[in-house]
Amino acid sequence: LTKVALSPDGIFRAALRLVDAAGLDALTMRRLATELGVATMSLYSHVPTKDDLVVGMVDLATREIRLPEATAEPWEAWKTITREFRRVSLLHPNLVGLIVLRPPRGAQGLRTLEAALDALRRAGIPASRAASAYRLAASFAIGFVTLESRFFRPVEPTAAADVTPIDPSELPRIGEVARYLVDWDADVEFEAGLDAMMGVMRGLVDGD
Amino acid sequence: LTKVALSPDGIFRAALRLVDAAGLDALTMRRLATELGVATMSLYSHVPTKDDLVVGMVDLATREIRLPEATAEPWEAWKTITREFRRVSLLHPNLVGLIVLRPPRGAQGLRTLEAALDALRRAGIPASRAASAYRLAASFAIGFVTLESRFFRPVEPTAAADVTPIDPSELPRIGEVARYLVDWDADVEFEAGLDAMMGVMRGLVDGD
DNA sequence: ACCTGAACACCGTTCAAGT
DNA sequence: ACCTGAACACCGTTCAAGT
Repeated sequence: LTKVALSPDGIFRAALRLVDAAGLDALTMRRLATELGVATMSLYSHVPTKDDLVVGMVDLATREIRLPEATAEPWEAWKTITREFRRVSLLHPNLVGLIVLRPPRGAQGLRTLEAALDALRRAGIPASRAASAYRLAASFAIGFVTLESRFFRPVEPTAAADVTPIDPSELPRIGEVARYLVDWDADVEFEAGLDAMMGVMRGLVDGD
Repeated sequence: LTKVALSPDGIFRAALRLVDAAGLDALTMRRLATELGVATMSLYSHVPTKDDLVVGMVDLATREIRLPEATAEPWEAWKTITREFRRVSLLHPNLVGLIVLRPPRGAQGLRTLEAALDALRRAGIPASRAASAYRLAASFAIGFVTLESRFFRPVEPTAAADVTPIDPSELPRIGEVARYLVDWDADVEFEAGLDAMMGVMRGLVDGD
């Protein structure tokens, strides 16, 4: 239906649109080809396999991350990178699983890692501890986005497998905080988390 | 080949074994049935759909999480829960994506959430802030395990899609800390992360 | 109630043929 | 070089038939 000249990037873009609209399961070579108004096998002139298609699609999505100037104040630079990671991830909630599980091996992933390490190093964290600091901060960012993305995806029907439902009276703590589990401000908590992680990482600066 | 009386739990167990050994993609109704020495359709006498099979398999895996006594010292209880989450997740690296992306709606998931909230509440965090504290700590745990699980899964071949390889000289920071990115002690960093999160959460206690 | 084989509507991908 | 339809080896699942 879109009917433009085929190209890897155009195919990745269409795949991304399809996954955003209908979920990862909806991405099939046949359906994507139909969406593009071409024969299924035409896609293989531009993309070697479906796995490569998925990788290319994820790369396209993450390429939207905008990195800060190399001269930006270090902690603010690190925050910007982390905010951008969250922003772009949540533009494509159905891709979050793929994004967080894949090591950053593409060009954009490496550049993002480089920028994050540069910020931490410029902030005064020695090389011997920068990787640890990065992993701590990245753990928070990845986990937060993963948690948050659950709210952006449809609730699956409860499995028939879980046959022994639990009595709510056995879950008093959940009852006590239920409203705070459902209603919460993700933006505020993410910023609070950024500040908390920064506080921890500041303890790793220099001659500590 | 195993050939025991079929049951939902037996099927979940076999599915888990298959996924651990050969990856998520290897889990097909046909292959699982072959593994169990029965006809494909026999599985459907015990499991309504493949999606339910996957949910049941994940539940079986997470049911191995051992929760602390309700009387344990609160911060230690919270650490125990988080350590158990990590331990059990990494027993099944191929399931990590499913575990972290699925909200805890099964009985075991709810009991784990209850135990974590109970620990934080007993540690003195008021109900109005316990959910936020939980999400902060859970973000760290989920993100850390996600990061770590990357090291347990096979490296996919680099996509042909990523055609513009990057010049290593553009990545001086990565070069600088490369050995610390490759060689690191996950146990030590996880414990350090637990302590860091505990420090942050202590700031949320009571009349703050 | 549990198990089975055939069949149906899908997949990704190979191949030979076209332009 | 790019596109195509037929075909192959798979999927999950429905159905009718067995015990």
